[in-house]
Amino acid sequence: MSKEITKREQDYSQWYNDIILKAGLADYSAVRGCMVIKPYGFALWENMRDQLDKRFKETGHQNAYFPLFIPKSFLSKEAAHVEGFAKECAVVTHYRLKNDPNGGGIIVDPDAKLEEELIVRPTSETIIWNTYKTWIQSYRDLPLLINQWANVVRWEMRTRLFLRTTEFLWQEGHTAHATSQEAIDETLTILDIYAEFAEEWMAMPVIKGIKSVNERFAGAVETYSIEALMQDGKALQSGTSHYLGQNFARAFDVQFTDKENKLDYVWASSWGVSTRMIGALVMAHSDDSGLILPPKLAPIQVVIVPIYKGQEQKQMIDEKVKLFMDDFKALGIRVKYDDDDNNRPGWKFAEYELKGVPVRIAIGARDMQSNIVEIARRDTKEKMSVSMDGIANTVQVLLKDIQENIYNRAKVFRDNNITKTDTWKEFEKLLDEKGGFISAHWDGTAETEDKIKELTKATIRCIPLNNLQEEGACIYSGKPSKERVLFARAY
RNA sequence: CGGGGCGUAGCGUAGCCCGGUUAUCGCGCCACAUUUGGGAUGUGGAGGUCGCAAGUUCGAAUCUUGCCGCCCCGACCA
Repeated sequence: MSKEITKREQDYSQWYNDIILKAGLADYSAVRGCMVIKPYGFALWENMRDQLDKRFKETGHQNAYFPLFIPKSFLSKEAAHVEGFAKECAVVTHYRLKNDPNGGGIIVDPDAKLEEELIVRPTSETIIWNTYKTWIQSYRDLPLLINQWANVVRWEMRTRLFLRTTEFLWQEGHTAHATSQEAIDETLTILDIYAEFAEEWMAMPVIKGIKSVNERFAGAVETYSIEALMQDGKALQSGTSHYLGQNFARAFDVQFTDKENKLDYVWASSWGVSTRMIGALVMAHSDDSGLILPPKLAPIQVVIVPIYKGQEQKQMIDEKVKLFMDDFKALGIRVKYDDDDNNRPGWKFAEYELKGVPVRIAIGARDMQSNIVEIARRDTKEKMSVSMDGIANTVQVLLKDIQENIYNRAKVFRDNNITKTDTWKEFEKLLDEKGGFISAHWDGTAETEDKIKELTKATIRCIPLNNLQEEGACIYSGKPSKERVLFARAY
């Protein structure tokens, strides 16, 4: 990669970090690689969580909770799984501290060594499948559709706010089924929920697809993902849904008796999305003034800023706003009245732009006579004067429009950044100069994918579902190919 | 773990190359006043082991050595 690209990446990284810090989503923490999610960021996460949780429940899933610690031996029961995660596990070896007899504070008590080390879960397949063994005997126990909201730890070498932190919050679903087809259907049902959530709630267009073998989840038969495109032209895997076949059932000996009284291993899926989606949101929509949040997820959808001279005017405005607030709340709109006297209006305008609040209403003394307020929308920064009558309804329509607009904007950007190419030279050039997804033929081998990654840093993001079948030649090896796949540099 | 950059008040920084009074400036903070339609203004005030340690020197933010930490890039990865 050239210096310029490195520089561009660096600038983009700093822009990204800046927005997160200034918008008050998160902070760096005392623990390297970990992150403090601040109340505003967490409120955003809660909104995401609530919507996903609702959809999971609508599709028959239940929440449960499994331990944070996994006995080391569990991890090694599924060969591919342990290989995938072994390099990034935090390990608990002792259970006690004591005062250093040689002085100098507190030390790990060498006598308190655990007989078997505990792994801090990087994902919960193993502990959950160990449990499922005791829950499943008959086809009557199936399907088992469980989800858990939890934190996991993956000791990555390099971290990045929200996108890759040592500890992160996520949801992980783990299901067991009587047939292979049922498990595949489940995997795809969830993929659809993720895609629908990304597009309708996050206003972020995604491509559903199948992962290549190289990118497959450790222990899965097939991995599906939703892939989004960020504003710097890099792809972001925003959610994964895995068809596990009978891999974990075999590893943990989970068998059931079917209707014909035959014993078989159960079929499984697992799937998850994480706080990484907040990172996706930041990179998909923000501009130089800060965050732009989709109205459906914004913790604050509307902020009202009073403009006044003296307490008398303030009181008049307060009274009027009180009426507005009731109207907004009646429509289920999340509204905040910022009448904090410590900051001036201009300061507040800038602050809520940073925070990505979709709609801002400024109301001043002179508006009281004219019955008109100024509304500003965050996505276009456009301002308009509207009547106070039916303001809540006006804003409701506007919120909907903003939601659509930022989706469309992101979609136009995404679509303009999917480029087809059939020559290697152009492939390299596109990656360096334009970025985005590159639709190209691939011979289907892991060797070619590895080689392409080595040469360009681009990986196969996915083989899109319902992909058009067309004859072609592999961009790198020239060998025959039946379909195009999507390459990109990725987070 | 490799490459690059950096560490001076809560935040951002100047000074360092070329050692020398009381360490610069902006934001923020406190008090009062005037202000309030796009990050207010004035006056006064508080705030510092110059990342840590050792060394050189009459004298170190500045030079030397070691260590620690952070950010960016790479390997790893959701």
